[in-house]
Amino acid sequence: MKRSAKRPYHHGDLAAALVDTAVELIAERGVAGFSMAEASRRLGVTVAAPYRHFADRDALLAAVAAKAATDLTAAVAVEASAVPEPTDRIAAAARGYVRFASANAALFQALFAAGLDKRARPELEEAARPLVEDFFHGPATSLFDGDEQAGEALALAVLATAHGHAMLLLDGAFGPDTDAVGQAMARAHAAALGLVSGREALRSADLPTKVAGK
Amino acid sequence: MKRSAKRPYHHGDLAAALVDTAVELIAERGVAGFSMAEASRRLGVTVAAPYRHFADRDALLAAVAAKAATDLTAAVAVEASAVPEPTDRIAAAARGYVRFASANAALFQALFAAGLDKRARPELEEAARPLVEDFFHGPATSLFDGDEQAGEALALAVLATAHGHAMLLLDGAFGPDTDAVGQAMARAHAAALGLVSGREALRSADLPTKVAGK
DNA sequence: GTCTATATCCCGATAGAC
DNA sequence: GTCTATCGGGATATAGAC
Repeated sequence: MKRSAKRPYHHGDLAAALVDTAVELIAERGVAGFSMAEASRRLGVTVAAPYRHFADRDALLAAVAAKAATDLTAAVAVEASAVPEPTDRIAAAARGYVRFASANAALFQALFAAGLDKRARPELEEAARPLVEDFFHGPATSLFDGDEQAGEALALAVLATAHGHAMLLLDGAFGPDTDAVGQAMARAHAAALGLVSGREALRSADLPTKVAGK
Repeated sequence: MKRSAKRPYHHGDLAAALVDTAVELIAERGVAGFSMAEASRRLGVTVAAPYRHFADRDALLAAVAAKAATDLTAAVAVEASAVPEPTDRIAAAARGYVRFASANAALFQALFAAGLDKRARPELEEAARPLVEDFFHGPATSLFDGDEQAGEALALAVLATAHGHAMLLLDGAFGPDTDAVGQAMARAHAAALGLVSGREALRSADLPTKVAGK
């Protein structure tokens, strides 16, 4: 796995190369095991070079998280965009969400387990908006005949369910079986269908209203 | 849970004190910001002392995670054990799960965001077994008239849903509103009710059989 | 069981040359 | 935009005294 043999980056796109290498490192050692120094070493540049492109370690991690958000959106789109029927669409999105988390664990962890302050990085939420709108909120709202608030409740419920399955899968809660991934995807899919089927419980739920004080 | 005395630890229970201090540190700086050195400093012992009680940093973190598992179980019990009706019981458990995650974020993160290898620490799963059995698997199975496999599917779906809501809440996905906690709890509760209501979608789903709880 | 002392290592980040 | 050189800091973990 030597990369030092050739030097494709010295006069190339170091910023992008750093993001790629960060993903590699996170995959190998986890988010905590990632460091600017090690990434520099792998790319054959000195430890000072990355700071021309990223203000600090967190900035590079945020760039990785941003890539994760767009890649996740694209992956779910591949799985669900061809499915027009709302119930199947949102269920396919849930399954695709879990699939991406497993197939791109490093990216997923950069987005959700890097300890990044999302409130300070609204661009991440922005990057994930099409995902939420097109594959969760949209179908959910049409399942409620256009009721926006009920649709949002269902969308968030399915999203949280997919997220929970993804996190538990990465945590090993589905066991060491080789098909733990397939199992988690099937369970997330079925749970989404169940939520759709029982969606009336979400419509009437008295949730704290969206905005009270501003 | 007292730390009143000035120096209760020098000849007291350093192991337990280290766990408490680790929780404090994680609450203040996150899991990544926790170190044996800083914990030692706070307790007024030298950096060598903790190694008489924990083999390494990960061992101390695992002890914190174990406490988290038992505390989580106890907290859910407080919220759901008095509720006999299966549907309300499992929904109360989901809500209690989210409440605990918010009220004890440091413990929850030690359990789920510390990067501990769960497969290498089966005692954590063991500690959470009563939680899964009594408040998820039990009621879910009775909702399926004793069908164990269908019950497990519903239990895992509700558990994953609660987990997803908890993780998203800690990630700030429910916004900076002061009642984000109450909202997340209400949503998890409603989603659990929805899953119960639409549980037929889970019974028929062809899922691989074996599963590890939690 | 705790302390003193220390070995060893790695990291983030910067200044200034080229 | 990258390199050289480096500062300053903090971490894990161990050896041996008490």
